[in-house]
Amino acid sequence: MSVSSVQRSVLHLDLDTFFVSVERRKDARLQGLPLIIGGTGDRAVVSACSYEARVFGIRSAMPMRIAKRLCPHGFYLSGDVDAYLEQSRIITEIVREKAPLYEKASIDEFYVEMTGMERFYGCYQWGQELRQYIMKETGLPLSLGLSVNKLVSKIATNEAKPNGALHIIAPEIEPFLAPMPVYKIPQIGPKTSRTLAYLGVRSVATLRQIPADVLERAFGRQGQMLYRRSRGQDDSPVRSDTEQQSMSSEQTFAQDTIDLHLLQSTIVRMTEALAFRLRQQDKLTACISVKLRYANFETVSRQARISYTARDELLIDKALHIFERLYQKRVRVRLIGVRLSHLVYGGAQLALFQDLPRQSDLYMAIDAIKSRYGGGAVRRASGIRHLSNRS
DNA sequence: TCTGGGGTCCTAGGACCC
DNA sequence: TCTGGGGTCCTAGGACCC
Repeated sequence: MSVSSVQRSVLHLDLDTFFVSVERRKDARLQGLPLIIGGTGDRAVVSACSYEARVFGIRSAMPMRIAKRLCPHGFYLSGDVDAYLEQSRIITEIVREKAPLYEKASIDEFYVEMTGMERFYGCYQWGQELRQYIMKETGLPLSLGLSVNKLVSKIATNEAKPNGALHIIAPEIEPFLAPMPVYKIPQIGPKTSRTLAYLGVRSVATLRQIPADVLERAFGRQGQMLYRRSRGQDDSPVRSDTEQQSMSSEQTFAQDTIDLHLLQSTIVRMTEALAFRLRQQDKLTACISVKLRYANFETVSRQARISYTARDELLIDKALHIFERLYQKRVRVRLIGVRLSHLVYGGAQLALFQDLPRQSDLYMAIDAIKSRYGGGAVRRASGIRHLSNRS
C-alpha cells in the first residue's frame, strides 16, 4: 500500500462562541441574552457575539455602532483578553495531555492527528470523550468534526455548531460539500467569493464542474487550491510545535491625525513594548516594518532588514527612520503599526556577543522592573511626551 | 460617523549570484 | 546581434482567519 493511499483521520475541535461562553461562565446571568463583545471607541468593531445577538443580524467584525443600532437592548461588554487566554491555556493543557499529536490552530481551536489510532480506538468516540471531558472540566461548550483531513473536519465542525459533533467518512465528503455556498470552504473569503459569484458560481457543486485549467486561467495558482478544496482534498499536516513568525502592534486613532509628534511617539511606545516582549521570550528580530493607513483606508508599509537584535534604541531608531521615508504625503493618518519578523530564539546568548556588558545589565534591570510592575512602569521619555524635534 | 487588532501565508517583481 | 536561466533573498501588497 502506498503512503498516499493511507486513509487519514483528523479531528477538529472548536469552542462555541468562545469569548461569549467565558463571559457567561463568569456571570451566569448573561445566559440566553444577546451578548456582544467588542471595543468601546467610536471605531470599534464586534469581536464576538452570542447566537441570540446573531438573530438581530449582528456579526463579528461589524462596527459596534451598527450593532447597537440593530440591537439597542443587547448586552455590550468590552472583553477580558486575559481570561480568554487563561481558559485557552487550560484547554490546551487538556488536549496536550490526551492527544498524541495536536495543533493549536487559534485561541479556541485544535486539530488532532488520529491516523493509525483507528485500530485501537473508535476515533469518533475518542473525540467525543475528549470533548465531553473538556466541557466537564471547563464548563465551556465546544463542537467537533472528524474526517479524513483538516479541511473537511473543520467544515464538519462548523456544520455541527453549536454544541454538536459530526463525522464525515470518505464516501460522504462530496455529497456533504456539494450544496454548500463556496464561502463555507476555508480560505474562500469575501474577495474570492465575489469573483466566483461574478462567474456565476455560488455552490461547491457548481465550482466542482469547472475544469482545472479554467480555474487556473481565472485565479492563477489559487485556482489549483479551489479545484482541490471543492473536492474536499487537503494534504496539509497537523503541525505540533509551530514557532511564532512575527509580532506586531497597531493602533487606530479615534480621529485621523497629521500630528507628527503623536505619530512618532506612538511608534516609540509600540516599538518599545514589542522589544520588551521579544526579550521576555528570549527572541531576536531581524526585520522591522512600519505600516500606515490613511484616512481613505489606503494602506502602505515599509520594512527593513537589520542584524539580529532585541534592543529598544536600535529598533526605535530604525522604526522612526522607516516612518520618515514612508510618511511623505502628509495626509491624515487613521492607523499606525509596527511589526517585527524573522524572529529567532536564543536572544540572551546571541546578545552577549553584541552588547556591551553594561548595556545588557541595564536591560536586565529595566526588564526586571517591567516584569514586576508592568510594561508601562519604565518608558522612555520620547514615548510619553511628544518627541521634541528629531532628525 | 462605515471598516479592530493579532496573526499566517502567498504572490509578483527586482536584485544579485553563479 | 539582441540579449541564458536557475536559485535565492528581499520588498510591498493583499487575502484570509479568529
